[in-house]
Amino acid sequence: MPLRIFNVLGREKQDFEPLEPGHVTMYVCGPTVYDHPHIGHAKTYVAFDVVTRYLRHSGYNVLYVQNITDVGHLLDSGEDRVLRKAAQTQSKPMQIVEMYTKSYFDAMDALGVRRPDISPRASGHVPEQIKMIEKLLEKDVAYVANGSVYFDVSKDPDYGKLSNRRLQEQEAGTREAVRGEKRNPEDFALWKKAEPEHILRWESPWSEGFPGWHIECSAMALKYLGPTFDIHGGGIDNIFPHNESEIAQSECANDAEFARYWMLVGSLTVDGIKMSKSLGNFITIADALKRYRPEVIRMFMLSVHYSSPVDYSEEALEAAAKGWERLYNAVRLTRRAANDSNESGADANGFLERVEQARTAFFSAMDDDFNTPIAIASLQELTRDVNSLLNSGTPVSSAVLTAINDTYSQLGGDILGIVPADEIETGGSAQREAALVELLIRMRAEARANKNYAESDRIRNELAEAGVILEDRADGTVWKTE
RNA sequence: GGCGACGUGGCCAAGUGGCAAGGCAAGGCUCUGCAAAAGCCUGAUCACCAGUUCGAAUCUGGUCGUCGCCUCCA
Repeated sequence: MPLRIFNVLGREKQDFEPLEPGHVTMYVCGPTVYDHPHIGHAKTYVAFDVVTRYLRHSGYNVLYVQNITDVGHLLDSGEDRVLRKAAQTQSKPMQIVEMYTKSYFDAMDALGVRRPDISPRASGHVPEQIKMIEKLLEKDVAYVANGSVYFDVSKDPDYGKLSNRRLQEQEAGTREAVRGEKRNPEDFALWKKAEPEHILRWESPWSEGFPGWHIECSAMALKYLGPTFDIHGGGIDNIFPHNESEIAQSECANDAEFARYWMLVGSLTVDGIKMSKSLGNFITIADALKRYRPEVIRMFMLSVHYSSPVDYSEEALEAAAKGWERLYNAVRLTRRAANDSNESGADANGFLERVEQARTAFFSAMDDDFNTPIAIASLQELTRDVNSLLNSGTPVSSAVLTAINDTYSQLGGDILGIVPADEIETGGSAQREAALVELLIRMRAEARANKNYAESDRIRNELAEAGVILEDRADGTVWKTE
């Protein structure tokens, strides 16, 4: 079954056929680095992390570009976001950029989001942007006004095709100061002449100034992926005007189709309302990671289809954590059994077929527009049967245990990033800890054998207070840390 | 006002014509010295109304409600 993707451009699910067989070129709008990344960023970039992981797992050679916006992204007051932060903190704009770029990558690394292949910065690609603006002027779809350059949307009959907006229907929501310069209220800036106090500025044929927000993505996508590429991703909130304008600029400048498949991620709300600083419900990724494991945060975000909105709340995260623990408990039991098992021989339980069934369900879910909720459900159903198998007391061959573990590690780990790698802790302190816990377990076993339950319960309780959980199983006592 | 999404068991959430996945929570049970973990069982006719159809949560029209975007936002 081929991979199918819901293409926002045209609003239909389509078979995915990359331009070049076996290769996928993908561009995702990255963050503007003027503050710490929040859990809304996490939802978008976890989604595309899974997309790239799955594409690669499916055999595609993926080139993934995600920009860093460090210039030109203005507030509605007309101030540059980065410059305002710099002024507030009395630092250089590029200090701000460095600091929050690092914060962004730190957060993504912590969430297990793999780095894009190329992370170009807007400020490092001003010449490319100027060149593209010149092309648009040559083609007469842009015009110069008072040192600034605007895209003339009335020259582009396709303008609105992604977001389904008709120009006549748009209200003029433009800032007063620039309204007079524009031919149409909907025209957007390609280049802005810098006010004297604006210190992020570059020479251009039109004025000393800075590029508009939309042109960076067009210019960098062209530079690294060519005029036409396969997948363009981002958050749904940027569909207009940002994504729409990217299409207009690129297709007019390059005389070629821009992105062939548009994948836009649903927004995240907190307790039912949109996150914002003023409402005090702004949750950074670092905040969330203080409370929940990265795998839990990922599982929470992947338990809803990427295109749907999701609401972040304490209860929802707790529920995700519980669900994740059940899954991971089974993974741990499997790995422990696999390490201990010396059962060779055939698949006496007929379980290999069950594992294969889960894999098939998982892959067909992922092939259907990356349906992670169903993919996760396939792992949870497998988990129920794995638990039954491991608790049944019947011997399980190491071939079966290996197949189960491989499935968890590959589907849950490599693709979804919700199952930690099977790492044997080799650090000295970890080994000492293990030895001490094992000693206490043996002491407790003795007490239990002597029916000294007061003593055995005391050991268990005190270990629990220290964060070590004991569970008695038919074949012995196992332990885990909280 | 325009564009778009959505309304499925207590909560979250899959499901675009043919007996309503999965998770969390709840109750009962099994296993266990107890606990934990785990498993089993119990529960929805899919906002409402009217159509199309042999048959609809799924298609059409309408009503009510929620949300996003239209101005900065992943």
